[in-house]
Amino acid sequence: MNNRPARREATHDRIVEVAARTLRRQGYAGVGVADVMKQAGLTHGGFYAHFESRDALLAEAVERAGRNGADNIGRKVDEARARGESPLRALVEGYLSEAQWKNPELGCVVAAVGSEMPRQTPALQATSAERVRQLVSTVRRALPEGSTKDQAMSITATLVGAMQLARALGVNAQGEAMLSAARAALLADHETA
Amino acid sequence: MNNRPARREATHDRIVEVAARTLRRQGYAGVGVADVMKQAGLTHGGFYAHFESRDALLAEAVERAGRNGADNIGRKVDEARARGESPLRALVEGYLSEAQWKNPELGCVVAAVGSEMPRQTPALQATSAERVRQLVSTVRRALPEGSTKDQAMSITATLVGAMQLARALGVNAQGEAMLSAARAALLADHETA
DNA sequence: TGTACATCAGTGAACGCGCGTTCACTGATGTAC
DNA sequence: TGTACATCAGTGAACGCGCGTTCACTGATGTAC
Repeated sequence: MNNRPARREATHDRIVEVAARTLRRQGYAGVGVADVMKQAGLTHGGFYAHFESRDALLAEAVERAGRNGADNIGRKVDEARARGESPLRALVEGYLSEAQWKNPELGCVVAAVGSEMPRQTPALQATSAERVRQLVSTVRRALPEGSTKDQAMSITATLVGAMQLARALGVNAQGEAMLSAARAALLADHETA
Repeated sequence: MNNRPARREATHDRIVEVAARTLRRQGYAGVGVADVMKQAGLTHGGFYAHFESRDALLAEAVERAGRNGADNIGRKVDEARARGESPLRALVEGYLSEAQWKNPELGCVVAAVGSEMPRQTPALQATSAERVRQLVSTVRRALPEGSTKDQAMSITATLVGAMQLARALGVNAQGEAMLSAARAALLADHETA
């Protein structure tokens, strides 16, 4: 049996996964070919057997990071709904959690690199914009039926902005205050107890 | 009369101003010593007569960009208040305007480079965090008396997030929709007509 | 089942380029007398 | 008021380093017979 394609694919996958985490921790500019390959347990020379260029890796990394993050949140929302709990609360508390605040490499790629998106190559901009649309649609799925896309967009903006500002303020009381202020505002609006 | 100190200071100022615009258009990594000096009409060799390092320039640029942006918005808010109009409306419409959307180099530095702030050197992080606090306090000044700091923080998050997502979505109908959704949400909350 | 050959994922040295930084020098501007 | 000298903002060549990219090669894995 020929294992070569599978092994090759597994290696490719490992590189993309490393890049997807590095992207969220260090930004686009922080994703270096040699560094990513090393973290994946390889030497940098083999890189171009897997990707046409560094930009091609970045495109795959953005998509992977987006799926990782959205899956994560989407799952929490679905679980809450299944348990009869508020999906919006699950979204807000999941997205603005301490874990995501302190570990950007495991969180939402839009919050992690949002301000850098407009400065990438056109192809990367398109891939990145798609992640934004996908985040909005994940948020929308957590809202009560009949909610508008506009509501989903403004809630998404608050989530992304709050996480970013909390990180910019630092892992301290100020960042914490930003997170809890945003949580309170988002949950107060839609509370119809 | 000795004009040398004044001339020197004017040059320094010009370099910082160029850097403050470049920072907002291209991000931290986009601010290159040679490029900034060239835009300021100088050669790169003289740079270190003005700044100890590239990082020192970045620190001044963040501060300058922050003041430029905040002054801009703060002035609009004050003018609206003086005319008896809603300061909050002036804030929201000023911050989320088409002009700021399309010209990041003239807008808010927090929206322009927010996601890169946590990745800078400690000194730059501190300077950047200060800009966030200052933005929150500018927002707070636009709110009705008795408003809490938490309200100011969540509104700031929405403003920053919406501008960033609008830019990430592109200068097109999608970006426009993001801006107007956020405008509507922010103004609806506080409308007590 | 065993042997010779072909394939190809991964290696590691080398390259070229951009960029931050350094430094000896220049020439215009101000000072001393 | 004019001349010689000192100062210093700005010049431009050169450096070292990091990083994306290339390429000849290796050695393990699979195929043919």
